[in-house]
Amino acid sequence: MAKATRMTKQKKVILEILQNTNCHPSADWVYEQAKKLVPDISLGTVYRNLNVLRDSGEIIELNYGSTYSRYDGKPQNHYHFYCEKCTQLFDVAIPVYQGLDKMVQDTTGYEVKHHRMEFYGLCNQCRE
Amino acid sequence: MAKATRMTKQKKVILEILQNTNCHPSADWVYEQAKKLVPDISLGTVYRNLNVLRDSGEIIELNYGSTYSRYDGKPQNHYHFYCEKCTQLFDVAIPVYQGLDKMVQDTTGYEVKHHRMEFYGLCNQCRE
DNA sequence: GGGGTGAGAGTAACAGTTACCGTTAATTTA
DNA sequence: TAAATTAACGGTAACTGTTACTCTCACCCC
Repeated sequence: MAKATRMTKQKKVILEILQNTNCHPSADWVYEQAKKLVPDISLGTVYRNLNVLRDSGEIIELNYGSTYSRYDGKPQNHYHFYCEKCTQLFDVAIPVYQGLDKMVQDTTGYEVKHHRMEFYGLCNQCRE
Repeated sequence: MAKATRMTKQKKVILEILQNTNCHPSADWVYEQAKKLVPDISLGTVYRNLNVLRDSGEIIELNYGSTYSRYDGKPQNHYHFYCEKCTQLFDVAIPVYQGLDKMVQDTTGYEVKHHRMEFYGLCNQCRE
């Protein structure tokens, strides 16, 4: 049987913060926001719950583009754009190429479960 | 004028190690290999040169899929497959989708310079 | 209410990476 | 080719993001 997991106040707050933001925040940013709602929350708790939520598929961890992980409250696969100047992450509104996994599986013989794609360049504000 | 940059024995060794391997090693693995050729090389020197070579476009830094960076001596863009069991990285021999950057640029308005794609799943050895 | 236990707070430890500083050696100039 | 210049070196300490530890708390079922 699956391990029991409780929905604590802290975990709920962390999940809601991620679901209600369009940015792709770091653990530290989540911690700062969570402190406003649960003043004595611990940074360790934030990290623990981010990992728990990631393992249960409720959020996505984005660990590329910089030295720290960012988190995304939308668990559906989608692509991202990383601005090389301001280091912000943006969602890219193009459809996920569903057939790609099977194509790579047929080419390589590996069992392909999913893929990720990121685009790099300059965002609108940083273009000039 | 561009800053002068020297081709030292250490830098040369690091670049050759990366160009002559098919794996996608960590800085530490490169360090171990380099020590065989330059016994008193320092880990700091390995990191410094990996960053220099990455900045000059001679190698690629792959900073996703685990807690440490891996390096790839082939600077041409290509896709990678990450085995979620044995944590090895493999090259994927499908052509890079060149038109994608332009398509995303037209969709988003961002200036797209390049993209990366990684596939996740199980490699041949880990499938059974 | 009492016993069991998953999760919390607080903090120490850890890993990968970077920065510092005195020294060495690659390159330039003569 | 020898001297001068200075980027890069080796060795090490520090830094950063993350995880682990320990003790305590709060929830749940009877």
